[in-house]
Amino acid sequence: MDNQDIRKAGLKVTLPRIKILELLENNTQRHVSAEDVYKMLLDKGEEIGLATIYRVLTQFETAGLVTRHNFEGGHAVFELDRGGHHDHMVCMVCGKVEEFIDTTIEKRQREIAKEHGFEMVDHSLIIYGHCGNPKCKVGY
Amino acid sequence: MDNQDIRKAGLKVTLPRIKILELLENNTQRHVSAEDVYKMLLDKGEEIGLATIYRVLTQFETAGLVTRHNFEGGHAVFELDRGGHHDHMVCMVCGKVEEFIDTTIEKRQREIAKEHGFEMVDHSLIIYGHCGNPKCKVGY
DNA sequence: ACTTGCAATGAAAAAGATTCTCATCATCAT
DNA sequence: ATGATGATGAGAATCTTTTTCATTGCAAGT
Repeated sequence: MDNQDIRKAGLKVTLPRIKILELLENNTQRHVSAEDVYKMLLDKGEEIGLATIYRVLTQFETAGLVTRHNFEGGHAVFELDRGGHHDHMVCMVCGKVEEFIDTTIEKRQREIAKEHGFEMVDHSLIIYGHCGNPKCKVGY
Repeated sequence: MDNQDIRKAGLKVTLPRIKILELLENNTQRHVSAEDVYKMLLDKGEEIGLATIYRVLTQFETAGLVTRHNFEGGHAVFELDRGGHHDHMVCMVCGKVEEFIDTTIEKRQREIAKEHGFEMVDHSLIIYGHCGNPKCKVGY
């Protein structure tokens, strides 16, 4: 039950929060900006303010329901936390995002942090490149 | 000669560009925002516009003289490209930035990209955590 | 079901970062 | 030296995100 997730986060179960969580769960593209969420909900006929989207997404992030990514482009994107951590691969042409996880890299990161006297809390690995689509290859 | 770097980038050698490059070379903190550069140059008595800072930093980035990072915090930071690529480790409390490079991770990244049909062009790896300073440990 | 406190909301304003416009000025090849 | 072209500064504009504040709605207790 999603509503329980909201309640567990110490937040009241309100319509905007339910709608935002539903959208994050059902939307085809997993990485969306606040603006994206706003427009999609408006398109669905919901009445909601952009400020609420930002507030709720930040609360969801604090609660660990959602992760915020600072990809290139001047705006943050949000993604529903489906249990497992993973890293990202972004196509610089079409913007396609692939997710991956690699134990070798994960392990090395912890080691490197320790070597530098750091205690790793989180990390962000983003590979930028050209995806398999021929239109995204160099030369076009 | 720095000015040659500017010229090689196809840019005219102007006072603002020289001053910005000098600052990036001599400043103690290697990661600075456009606003940082602006204030530092003003403090040094230089007359320069913020718009110019943004323009020049973007040009330097395009020319490969400078790298732009999208760390957390809503604004980009820039760093002089001193030849070698490297990744970052950021203290979530004091903001300290350490640099590192690890061949194991570098190699794996290329492999992973290929496995997903991507051709890697660039990447960004940022480890967030608590640095060695006792004040930055959990519990404070 | 009814009240009521406190959190949540929407709209608009504000703040912060970055880009754009445009008139003026400086660089550099000739 | 000089002229074409690119570069600059100031401010306006744009874009993203946060804040303010009056109003509304949830939820705990009756």
